[in-house]
Amino acid sequence: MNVSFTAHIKCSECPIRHRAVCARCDDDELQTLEAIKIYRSFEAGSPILWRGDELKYVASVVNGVATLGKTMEDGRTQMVGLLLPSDFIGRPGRNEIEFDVVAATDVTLCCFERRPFERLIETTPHIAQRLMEIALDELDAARDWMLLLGRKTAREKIATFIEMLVRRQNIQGLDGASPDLALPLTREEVANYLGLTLETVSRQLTSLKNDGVLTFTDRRHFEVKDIAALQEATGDDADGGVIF
Amino acid sequence: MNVSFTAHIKCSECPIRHRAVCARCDDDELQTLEAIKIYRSFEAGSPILWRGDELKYVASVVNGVATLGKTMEDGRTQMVGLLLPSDFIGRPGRNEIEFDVVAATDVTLCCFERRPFERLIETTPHIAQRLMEIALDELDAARDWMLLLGRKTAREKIATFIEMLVRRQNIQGLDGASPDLALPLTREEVANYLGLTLETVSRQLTSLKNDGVLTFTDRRHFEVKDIAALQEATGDDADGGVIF
DNA sequence: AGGACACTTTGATACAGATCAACCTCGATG
DNA sequence: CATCGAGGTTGATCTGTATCAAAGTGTCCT
Repeated sequence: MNVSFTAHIKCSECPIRHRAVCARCDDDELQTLEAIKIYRSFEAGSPILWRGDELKYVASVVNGVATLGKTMEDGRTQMVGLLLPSDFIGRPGRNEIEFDVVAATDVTLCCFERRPFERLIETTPHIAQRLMEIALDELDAARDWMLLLGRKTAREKIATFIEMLVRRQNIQGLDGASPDLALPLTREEVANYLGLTLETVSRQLTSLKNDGVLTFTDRRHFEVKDIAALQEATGDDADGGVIF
Repeated sequence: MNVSFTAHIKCSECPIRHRAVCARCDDDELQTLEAIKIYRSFEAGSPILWRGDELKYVASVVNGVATLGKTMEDGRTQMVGLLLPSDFIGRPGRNEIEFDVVAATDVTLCCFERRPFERLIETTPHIAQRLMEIALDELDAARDWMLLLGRKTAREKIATFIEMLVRRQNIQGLDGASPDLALPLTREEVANYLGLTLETVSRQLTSLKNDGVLTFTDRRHFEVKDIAALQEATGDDADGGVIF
């Protein structure tokens, strides 16, 4: 089965408590959220929402990785976002979703029915404020990605992508030296994210490997051997844009 | 002189009153805004904010067109947004701006000092709610643009851009048949927006002209002769994504 | 264990759009 | 009103990445 419901976890013990849409809520407000939330899990590869679907729920990613994409009539596709834990799915104030959301790995979501959630936005400023912050952060990220898509070379795209994975996975806990990182996407999905073909992705990864920047432990796991060289290859200036 | 201050206009008579960040505010709330706002004008071509500048003000575009762009070390640039009247500039909760903002035409802004504005966000839910809506709308637009940058051909990019101009300028007032539209950007700026070179932009515009889709009345003004063909050329499906 | 299938790599070739270069257009300026 | 310069067009050529094609790798299933 692709979708399943999952045991209720208390908000206060939730791993994304301090980064998700609920981050600013106090205990009372959490109680209210607690009452309308429900966990759902999706298997790797299964669709979560399809473009044009009615948007019954909005949700936070609790764990796993989902992709947000658009498809053209003739089948060309472009990924427009990578949803990692604490990222938000859905659009209060809109009935349909405009994107395809797919589970890239096994994913657990914390879902809220949209209507009650919209009412909460009206009555709970902490939620609107946090959602505003999240939206503004994603907007910045989307704009960085526009620079990547519009102007970067294939090698720069790959390097930027890897560098982003390093940064975001380091934040998720285990800091320090960054050995053995997970690549949560196939070559084809990476290509969709970067506006390339899967062959080009493969060639550029091989090239980074040959240049001693990366090593692969298996297809889905790699180590960065030379972070400075990786940074250099992104084309960004030293402390490139993203304030962390 | 490049920058000038402009006579105060009452919010209640402001042309963007119902679309800008103040859209949801009631009369009392407008009073508060009125007290901290100030109009500033910029000549076509002059910079409004430079990447890394301290973000003293946030602002709404009252009239004119500004561009939002990123520049790489080696000079490659990508425009990441086109700011038309009612669009919002700045990021509450951040000290520096990450982008270059430039006046493409003469521009008037309605500026609020950032600190007092941030306090207003805390105390005036209508502003946080509206800013959330604006951010989410821009996020959708940014994601549409990611599809364009990552996957569309040069012709599709140009057609999509023109179609967006038609749509947005029709909303700004004079509806009906859409004769004589303004092209607020140079070929080079269009190229920066679409991830192309100026030569390619020029060739594609010529090609659309030869195909009877457009005619130019002068370099900065054109008419769409065949909207259906334009739509077709965008590569989007009939009612492509953007609602209304 | 063997086969099938999904994913990946590698190679050969094609092409859209970049780059380099020359010329055109037109409004501003002395 | 001649000149100048920014912006625009058009042409020739080059190149990075797509496309087409084939073969390699690992994992799941029977």
